[in-house]
Amino acid sequence: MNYKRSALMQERLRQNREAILQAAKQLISQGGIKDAQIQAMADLAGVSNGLVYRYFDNKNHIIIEVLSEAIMREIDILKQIAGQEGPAQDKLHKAVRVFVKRALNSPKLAYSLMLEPADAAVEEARFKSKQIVKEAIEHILKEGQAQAVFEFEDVGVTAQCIVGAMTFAVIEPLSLNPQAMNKEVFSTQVADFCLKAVNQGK
Amino acid sequence: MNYKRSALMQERLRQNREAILQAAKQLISQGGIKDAQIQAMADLAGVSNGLVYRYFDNKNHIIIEVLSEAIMREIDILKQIAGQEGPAQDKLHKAVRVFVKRALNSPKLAYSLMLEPADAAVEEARFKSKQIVKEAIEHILKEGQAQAVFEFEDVGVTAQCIVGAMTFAVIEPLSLNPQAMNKEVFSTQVADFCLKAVNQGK
Amino acid sequence: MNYKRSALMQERLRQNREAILQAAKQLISQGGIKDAQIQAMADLAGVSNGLVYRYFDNKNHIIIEVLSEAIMREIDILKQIAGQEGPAQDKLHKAVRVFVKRALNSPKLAYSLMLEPADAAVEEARFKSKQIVKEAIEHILKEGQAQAVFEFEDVGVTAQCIVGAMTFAVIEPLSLNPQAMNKEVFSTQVADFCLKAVNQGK
Amino acid sequence: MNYKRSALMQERLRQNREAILQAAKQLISQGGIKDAQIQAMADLAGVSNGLVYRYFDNKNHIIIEVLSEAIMREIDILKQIAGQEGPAQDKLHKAVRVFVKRALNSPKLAYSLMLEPADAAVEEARFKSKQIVKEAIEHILKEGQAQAVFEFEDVGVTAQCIVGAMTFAVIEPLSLNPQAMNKEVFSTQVADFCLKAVNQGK
DNA sequence: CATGAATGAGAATTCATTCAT
DNA sequence: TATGAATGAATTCTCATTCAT
Repeated sequence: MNYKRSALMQERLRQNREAILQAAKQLISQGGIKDAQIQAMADLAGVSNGLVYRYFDNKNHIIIEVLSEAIMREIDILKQIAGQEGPAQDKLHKAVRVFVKRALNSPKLAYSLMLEPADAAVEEARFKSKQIVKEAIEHILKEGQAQAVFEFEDVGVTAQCIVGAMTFAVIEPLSLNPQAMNKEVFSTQVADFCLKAVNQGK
Repeated sequence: MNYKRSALMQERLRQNREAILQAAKQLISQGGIKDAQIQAMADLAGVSNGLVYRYFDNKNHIIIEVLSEAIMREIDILKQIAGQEGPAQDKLHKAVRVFVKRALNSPKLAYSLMLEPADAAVEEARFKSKQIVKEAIEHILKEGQAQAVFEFEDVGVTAQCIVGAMTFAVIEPLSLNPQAMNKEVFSTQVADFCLKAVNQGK
Repeated sequence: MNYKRSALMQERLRQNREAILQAAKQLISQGGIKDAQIQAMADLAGVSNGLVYRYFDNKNHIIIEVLSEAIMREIDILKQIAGQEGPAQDKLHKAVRVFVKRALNSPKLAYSLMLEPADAAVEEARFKSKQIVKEAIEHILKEGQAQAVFEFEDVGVTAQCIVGAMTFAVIEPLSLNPQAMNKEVFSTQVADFCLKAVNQGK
Repeated sequence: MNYKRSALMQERLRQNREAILQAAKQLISQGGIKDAQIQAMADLAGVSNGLVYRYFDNKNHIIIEVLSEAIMREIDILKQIAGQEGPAQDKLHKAVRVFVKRALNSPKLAYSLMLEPADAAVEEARFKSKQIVKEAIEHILKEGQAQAVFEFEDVGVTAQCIVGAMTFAVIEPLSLNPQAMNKEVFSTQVADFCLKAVNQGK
């Protein structure tokens, strides 16, 4: 009997935790990290602010978990693309295209993910995530290099430039009217740019 | 006699104003806009907090002036490069290389310049600056296109990718040990990347 | 069980809110609106300054609530007197007398109520209250005019003079020793003055 | 030679002092005591803020002097009216009428003169002035009483009511559109009110 | 005497975090 | 576990007053 309540309890706990994270994610997506305040999260999650501290040590931990989770999904997708069969060119193009297109759907989150300043603890956690993104790109680049379809100097720098181009391409339109842009076309153009930058000149 | 005191005073005023701006710049360079607080500026400049308000209407004005001044110097350099004689390829390469190399000297400032969120007033001032950077790149791109040495789809998107690559290249190493990197080599590689991305395939 | 805690809590909340309002009222009564500062209110109410903002959006709202509540009680009394049976003369006399006598008990509050300058938001709220006081007097005046027991030129100007006399009569002794005055006699004399000023000369 | 410079100097001092007072008066007339700030006064007077402290110990002293001077002029006028030949009724009517009409020309100053809260020092000084106004009215009242044309209970209370009516009549329209009012008619009506309140019923 | 730069004590408001219930 | 009331440090900006020149 007790174990049953415990199981229910645990489920409830899990739900609360999840709700808080969802709330934080939504707030970040809408207004950036600065708008992800404890009270707002709690309200949105339908719990008290005090309860938040049962599930997380402090605000940073929430932010970190939200950002990590979000970036992990993108990393999974990138890795999946990188792991597919086919020529490296196609993979790189697709990787960039998909990343940009997806990011354009919640650019503020993308911004927070990649760039919004936060204190040291958040920064450190984020760094690792970004490294993994970069590594996924590096993986494709090396493959292309081995297949002699890519040509570049330093794989790290090149990957960084690509990540920069694809990130910045998403961030910048924040200031502009996002509706005015054809996401399909835009993301393809960014991918074209990146691909050309590493393609083997025949 | 009065003119003399006035001259000394004016010099002192100029120094105070400059000291406050320098303090703000230093704080931004170290910790970003969020660390540029009035009291901290005043302390660093060796003046009282109240005095800051004799020289600037409010905090935003200080931030804006620091960022504007910093970005203006970069813009001047970019424009000067864009206006030089010579092939567009050389210009683009040099523009990216110089921008990256310079930015690597105070990457946090570069970050604040290009990306750190701030309130509306600051954001607006910054937006214009970023547009000018982009336009300088666009100018070179169009020139190269006219000379049939560059090849790309959309000049706006392409410029944005280049700015993204060169900005991100600077930002990212923030987390790493900046000393560990050969700035000359690094900036050249970023420039190579960008150039290759737009070069006319023969 | 939960409802019990909730009930206790609600009572506590009500007490806090009330304590803050009381503190504000006391501070206004002693030193006017200018002395009703958040920290002072909080100290007097025995809470932290931050807590004040859980109960009120901002300082103005507190001031407005204190003044509104105070004036509303007076207005109610005036209206009740105005609505009673009997000759207009008696009503006017009683209205003035009661208002003055009551106000003499906390003249500084009366002053803040009627005259102390405050920012626009407070002023607006107060303006309406004062209008209502004037209207209550006007109502009695018109009634007396209809009954041909009052005689005056302009009902608005006359009401204003009466409100002026009864307000000023309260304000002015502020500087004097309030104990030295027989409130009963004083308020009656003020009422006599006002009544005589509008009575129909037979 | 020295005495000559001294004379010039003294004249200059006098002018500065006067200019500061004038500036303070203007600022009070426009925005009340709260807008009479040292820097604003100095600017308007064409002197430095530091110089203000050569002529006055502190801000209060300036305010006090401005208000005293302003009220003194009104007192002089009231006294002059009170000292004229003729029936007391005419004097009282004229006193009230003139006071109100004059005050309507700079109601904000009148308000500051009579009612705007200020700290203790200002308050005390103002109290005396107001007493004198009241005494001037009292003087007329007593005269009328002696001539058996006035009839009232307590001369002090009555004078206070009259001063209240005539002050409040000026203050209140502050909130309304002052242009919309015929000053001549209005001030006459207020005077009529006051006169009727003390006139001997035949 | 004159200047105006410099000081610094407030005052309102916000928000992460704690704690009594 | 859950609540949400309570705390208080931090931050921007103002303005009377002082002081070096």
